[in-house]
Amino acid sequence: MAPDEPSASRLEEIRAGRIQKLAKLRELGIDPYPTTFAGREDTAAAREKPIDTPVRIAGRIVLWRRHGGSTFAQLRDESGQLQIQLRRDVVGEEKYELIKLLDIGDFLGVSGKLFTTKTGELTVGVEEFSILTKALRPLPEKWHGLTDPEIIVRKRHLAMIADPSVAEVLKQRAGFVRRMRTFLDGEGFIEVATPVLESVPGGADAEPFTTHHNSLDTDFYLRISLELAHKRLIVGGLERVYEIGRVFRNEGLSREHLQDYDLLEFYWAYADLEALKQLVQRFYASIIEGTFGTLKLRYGDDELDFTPPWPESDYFDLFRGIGIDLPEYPTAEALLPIAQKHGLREAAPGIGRGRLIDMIYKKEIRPTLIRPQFLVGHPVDISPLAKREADDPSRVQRLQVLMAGSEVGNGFAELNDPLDQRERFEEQQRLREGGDKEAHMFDEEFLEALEYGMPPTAGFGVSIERFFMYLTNSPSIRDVVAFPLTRPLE
RNA sequence: GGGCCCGUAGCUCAGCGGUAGAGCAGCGGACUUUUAAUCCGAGUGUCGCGGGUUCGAUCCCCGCCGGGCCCCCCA
Repeated sequence: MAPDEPSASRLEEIRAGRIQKLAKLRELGIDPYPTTFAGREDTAAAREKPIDTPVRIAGRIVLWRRHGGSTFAQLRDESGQLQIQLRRDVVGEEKYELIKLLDIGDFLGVSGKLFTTKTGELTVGVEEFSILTKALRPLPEKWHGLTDPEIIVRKRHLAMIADPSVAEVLKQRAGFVRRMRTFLDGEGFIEVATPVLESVPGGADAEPFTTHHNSLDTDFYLRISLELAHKRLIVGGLERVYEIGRVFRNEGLSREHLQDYDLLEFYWAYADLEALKQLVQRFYASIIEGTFGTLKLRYGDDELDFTPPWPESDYFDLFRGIGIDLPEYPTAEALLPIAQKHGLREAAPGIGRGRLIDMIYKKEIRPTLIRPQFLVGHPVDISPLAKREADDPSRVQRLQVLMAGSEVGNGFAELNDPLDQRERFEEQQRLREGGDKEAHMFDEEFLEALEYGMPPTAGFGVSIERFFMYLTNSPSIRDVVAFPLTRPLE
């Protein structure tokens, strides 16, 4: 850059300097972006070898310490990092001068023998080295790293470099999901794939996203759950199915809500709620212990012990515990003043009884359910797809898994009475017409399928990110997602 | 949508009416076992954006943009 030009930003100067180094490397006949570094081992493997053993490692330079004729650096790869030492008297004057063309952030491949410095750090005494990739931008500061939450989310690659634990959570998640599959496969479930684009999104209380298909010139919704498609597969004769699939809900952002997330759902023919309870406890024990090595975890100040059998809370009992006997309020009109008394500003005439119950539950009851437990015996009003209890048609055969005041699992005996299901849809339809955007849409195709007969079936679903956030003691659900949604810049 | 807070160098942060500072990184130099290496030297900015008040605004006021936390809500 000409000296008389107005000064560019600091970043531009640094970048320009690195591009110059790049050009010098090329002048010297060195390719700054070679295709490979054959025969390398990872730094974790190299660490296991005895002193004096030749090793060959590659990684990103994350720290330099230059002392004249001797230079120390830390090379980081996915497995960890290892110190290297470059010495003028070992690599030769000419090659030693090349380090002036290297920067923190560049990738380097080295070979040499392991030794221990006098302060005890295992180090590769480099005999040969070559640049593997030149970086043009400077890395975040070595001591504090990145703290700006916006940059951490928007530039996740940078956050991962500045703090390798960001990547650790993503790797741990991979193991967690793999164990889900392993467990369900072992129980005889088969993994299925169902459509993301739907004409009628169903299976959950949520507002959908819309999109458009050009050649059909038709609007579609992005799915909000996997449920109805899976039940149609059960109608079709499959008896144990599961899917880990992305769903999309057009709702707010918060520390425990995303707009798109992975839902696990499974459906199990000829199983009842009791069988489902047993399976869910074994399933959770398997994936939690397999991933974290223990069933006793901590979220914030809360102790979470997933050792079966879990305690059970009854939905109606919990309401009695806060002085509300639900059967005494059989209609929305009767319940509305109670909801308003509990400070629910959203509670207004026209809102259905189920929604009011759910609002009171979420405000007053759910936050108190800390230790892992089942919540059972939900009112039918909030469970339009679940089978009624045989001896009390106002309640359904349902279970939710609760912990730390949050829902981390939901299952029920699936409603397979097509006429009852039709009435439930009609009720949901009325609620939608009354302005409840989250009420279920009427799905005639699903009803038709049910009319061919669905065997008794238990189903279960859990939001992987939500669950994993709590298991990893992450303050925000965004911490367990690689690239959470952000508002576009400009 | 409501309340509170934040936005200054590539990064981490000071400064808060008189036209901007430190550490790290970068640049030049010394140094052949360092550990946030050390030492010497020079440089580094649309102080988020736009208005207003003022002789003068990074600082005070208003608006906007982006972000965070809390409340509300969907898992």
